[in-house]
Amino acid sequence: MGRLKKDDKVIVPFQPDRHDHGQCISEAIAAAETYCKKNGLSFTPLRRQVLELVWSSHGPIGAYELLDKLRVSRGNAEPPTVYRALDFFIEHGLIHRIESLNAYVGCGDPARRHGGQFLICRDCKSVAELDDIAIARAVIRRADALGFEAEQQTVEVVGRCSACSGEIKNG
Amino acid sequence: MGRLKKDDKVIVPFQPDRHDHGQCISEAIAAAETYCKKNGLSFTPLRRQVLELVWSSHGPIGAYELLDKLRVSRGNAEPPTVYRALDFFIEHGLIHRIESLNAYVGCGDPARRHGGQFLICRDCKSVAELDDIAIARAVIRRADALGFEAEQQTVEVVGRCSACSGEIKNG
DNA sequence: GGTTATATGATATATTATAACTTATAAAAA
DNA sequence: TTTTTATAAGTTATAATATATCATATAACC
Ligand SMILES: [Zn+2]
Ligand SMILES: [Zn+2]
Ligand SMILES: [Zn+2]
Ligand SMILES: [Zn+2]
Repeated sequence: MGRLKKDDKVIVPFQPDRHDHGQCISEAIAAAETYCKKNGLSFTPLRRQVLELVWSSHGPIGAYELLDKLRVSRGNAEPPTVYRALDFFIEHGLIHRIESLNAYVGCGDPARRHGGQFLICRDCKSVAELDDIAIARAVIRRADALGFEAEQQTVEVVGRCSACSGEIKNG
Repeated sequence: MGRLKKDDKVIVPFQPDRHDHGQCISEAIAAAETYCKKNGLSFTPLRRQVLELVWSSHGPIGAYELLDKLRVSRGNAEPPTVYRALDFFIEHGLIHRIESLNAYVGCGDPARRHGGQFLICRDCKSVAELDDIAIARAVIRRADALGFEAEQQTVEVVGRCSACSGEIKNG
């Protein structure tokens, strides 16, 4: 394994086993609320609820799975309800869409605008969000060399997380 | 604009305006046929036809658009026909799927296994495939630092190509 | 030739996402 | 404080993308 350098952040790590996830959610919601207030965005009860549901899974969640959960309290919810909330949050950087999974995750660092960088474990399906400046810069540098103005970049890496590759090695 | 270095390749460039596209297609098909022969894969007439249709668009094409084209000569074709062919080629690196577009493009360099790296112009919808080792290495280095075995990486960059950003600048 | 594996045909259905119109609520203007 | 305007949410319908399953054909192998 290589070494981590400063400037390299893991926004949402693998294996969120023993953290206080209730607190984790409420912090994320509070951060989102603050962010919306600062930016004049309306953080409605519906949006709050959708964001809570996204965070409560603490991993990628599909729109229709989200819809099912939403219906527990809002029996009448329909697809546009959830898609609108998702679009709103994606537009403002509070949720990322993982293209290769058709799924959504809460962003752990919405204040700092960035493209999504994800490590997706093909075995345990866990997902880690990165915010690796070296990767982002390599992309921008290359685009720039071609006269391409990069506005939004997405990096999705499929492989095996340390826990899952360890299991085989050890097992 | 930055400078290109050796090792940096643009596999499929923007603006394939004045190239002999008939030849471009037939070269790609010939390369695919050779590749399949070498690797004991059966390059059936149906698969050939699907690959030709993918290349003939010289850009990303959707599965159902492909199906429509296929039906010109195979009136009975159904979705699984085209998805199977696409899956076959994707599995063997001859076609890439662009996740953010739900679309497919022929790979310009199947012999060298690589993840897809795409610059997608939001205005003219053209797509350039890169094979930038610096980007790929930055991804692998970071994954490695986290004990993540990267197996497949996808990079999709949305922005504006030089032609489209030039149009605005020039008026 | 008989067996096995692979590929394709054909039908049905699952999954993901959006269009379009209506009603409710909030913000701004008069 | 009414009126107006903009934004958000409810509702119905449908579009777009992808897969499951079973039947048939073709190719590879023995
Ligand atoms: Zn948590
Ligand atoms: Zn993020
Ligand atoms: Zn794992
Ligand atoms: Zn390629």
